[in-house]
Amino acid sequence: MKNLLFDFISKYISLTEDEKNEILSLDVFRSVKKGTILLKQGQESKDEYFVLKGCIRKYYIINGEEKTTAFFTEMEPLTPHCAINNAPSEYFISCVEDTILTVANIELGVELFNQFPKFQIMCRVLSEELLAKQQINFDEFKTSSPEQRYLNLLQKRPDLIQRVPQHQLASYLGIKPESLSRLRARILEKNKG
Amino acid sequence: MKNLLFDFISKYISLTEDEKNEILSLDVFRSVKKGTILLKQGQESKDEYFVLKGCIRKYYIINGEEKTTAFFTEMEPLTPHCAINNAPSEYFISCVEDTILTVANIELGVELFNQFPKFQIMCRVLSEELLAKQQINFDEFKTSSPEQRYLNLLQKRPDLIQRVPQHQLASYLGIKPESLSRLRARILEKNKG
DNA sequence: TTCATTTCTTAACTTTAGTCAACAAATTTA
DNA sequence: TAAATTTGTTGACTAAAGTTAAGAAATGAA
Repeated sequence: MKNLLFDFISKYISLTEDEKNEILSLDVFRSVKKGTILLKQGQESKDEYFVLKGCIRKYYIINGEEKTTAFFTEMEPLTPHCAINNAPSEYFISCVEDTILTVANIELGVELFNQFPKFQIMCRVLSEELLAKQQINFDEFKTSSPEQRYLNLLQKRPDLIQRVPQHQLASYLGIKPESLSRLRARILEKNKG
Repeated sequence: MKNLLFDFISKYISLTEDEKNEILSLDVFRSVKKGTILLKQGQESKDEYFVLKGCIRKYYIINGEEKTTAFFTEMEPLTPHCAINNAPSEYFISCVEDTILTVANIELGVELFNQFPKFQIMCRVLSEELLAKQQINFDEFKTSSPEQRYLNLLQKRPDLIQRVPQHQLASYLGIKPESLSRLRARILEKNKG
């Protein structure tokens, strides 16, 4: 697990052994069971997550209905909104599978920045990248139909379709579970006829 | 215009006079006429923008149709995807109104980081904030209907509805211009009956 | 294994968005 | 100002998503 983390970091900055040890001393690795809720709506938390293995999901409960809006899998970081704006969380985060992740307090991060300025660089570059990626994703979502979005997902993250329940995928695609079911039947029909 | 920029920056870091002068020496202020295209699809550019006054819009041309996916108004920064990933731009950026903005080369930014590490801090905090905001926006988009999205926009950015042509707003809301027109008529009807 | 629960599909029906076309209104520009 | 272009509305029709309900299939727990 250490290596997964350090390989990821090495894409942005190079670390000395001392720096690696410093990170390890923070004891950030966590192993969590499928179904575990990491963050609840209304809760205040300063924790940031980085998925090493497994899958976590972000969801809202709106009028009693679960609305899943994001999944985070291997090598994806997640800084919840509430950790940044000091307000109660608008959403839940839970584990879709047994998951190994790092959990780090955001304030701890600030200390690290003071001690090792290169972490600051990594975090800047990383969030700029994530922001740009996120914008492209959003653009694709806006400019395509539910069916196109599903086909697109099939291309880009075929693993997700396997590992995640369909009714959760539905709201991720911005539609109802029944619609996703029909849309899939429609596609199969097309590929047959 | 200087003051608008420095007021914005002061929300993140405090600048000495020397630092302010350093920024001014970069000569980043631009005044652009309505309709000007700042970035074209296919073009490679390292420029980042920050809108001081006016409005710029990001759009794709897909099957000959313009698809507007974002607007940037007063005090909003935009780093195009192409400036980060060294690839030709997927989209256009043009001015919806006569606009005053700063244009800065992303490589120039890196130099500034070396000279004044606090800029690095500002950029990290800023992109983390933007990313979190963007995610919330995306979540709202996914979990609501076109009508709700329009009403939501009416609440949150009533100015946009005034200053931007409706057919551009339509794709921003993920629908066709005719649908936006009907949806608006529907809402008016409801508020009457 | 059996029962309970969760997840997925299907059907009938309603509502809304997409498409195409015509035209009205507003804006630009010659 | 007049003509041309852009922008917005409306109508008729098609296609797809939302809603409600029933039941089948898969999964998890006792």
